Amino acid sequence: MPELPEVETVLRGLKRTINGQPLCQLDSLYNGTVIYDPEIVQPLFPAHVTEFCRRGKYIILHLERGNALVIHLRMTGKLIYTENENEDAKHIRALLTFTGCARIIFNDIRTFGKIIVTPESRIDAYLPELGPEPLDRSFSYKCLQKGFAGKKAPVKNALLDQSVVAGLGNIYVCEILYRAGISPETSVADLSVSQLKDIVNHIRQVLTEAIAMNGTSVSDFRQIDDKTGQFQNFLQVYQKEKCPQGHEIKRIKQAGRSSFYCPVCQK
DNA sequence: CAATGATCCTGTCCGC
DNA sequence: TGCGGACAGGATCATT
Repeated sequence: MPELPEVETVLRGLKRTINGQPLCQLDSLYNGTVIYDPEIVQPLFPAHVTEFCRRGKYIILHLERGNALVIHLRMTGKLIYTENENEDAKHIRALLTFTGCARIIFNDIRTFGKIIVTPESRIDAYLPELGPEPLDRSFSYKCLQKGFAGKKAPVKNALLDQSVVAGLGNIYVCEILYRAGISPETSVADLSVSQLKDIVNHIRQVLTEAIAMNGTSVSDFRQIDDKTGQFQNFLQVYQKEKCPQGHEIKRIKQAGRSSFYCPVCQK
């Protein structure tokens, strides 16, 4: 499930792979995957990618003449570079063709992923309310204080809320809370300032380490070259039986999602 | 307004 | 062997 580190990995792969070639075609192979804003600047193609950006879990590719692609992989979306057709043709939802025949396949088993073509001026209309970028220098415990204000939800659920902080998903929140020694069931109303600071530090650490490892592949995630990431080898609680201290990991449901935590290490 | 639940969708896994 | 059901979960929408 692509979260911030996986999206960042894909973005870097795209930049490296596209390497200055203009986008000359975008094909939709599944109804609803590609969405066109009515006010696109014409002509759309061919267009160089002028900027490669990420906001939370969204990839934003700025195109010449003021258009942009807003891409969300959701759960099973993959962007894979290929020079030949074949591979897993069953789940190809869209094709991005660059000159020189380089193709990026948008493969998405569960079809929740989207590619939105829009004028840059209207990008915000396609993004939900997103909190701060956790890897920005300005991200601090004060951001969490602000995001948690007036809430009583369990810290696990609150950190999954993209309007509080952008880019975290189920796997990394479990890992962050383990490292911070905080139970996922703790109400955000009960967190001390020092706990908020711990959470912030561990968010930074975990995301930075995961990006360095090219993301986590627990099921579908792949890099642009179809290779897995490596951070799954460093998970401490997610889908684990025992924590690094040897204690039994507990699995509970919170807001419909599995939380993995160590009842001994996390209070 | 906060919080929860259903929804979208398909592949995988488990029990019978 | 196959079938039904639970599960995976990011984001949105509807409901409490």
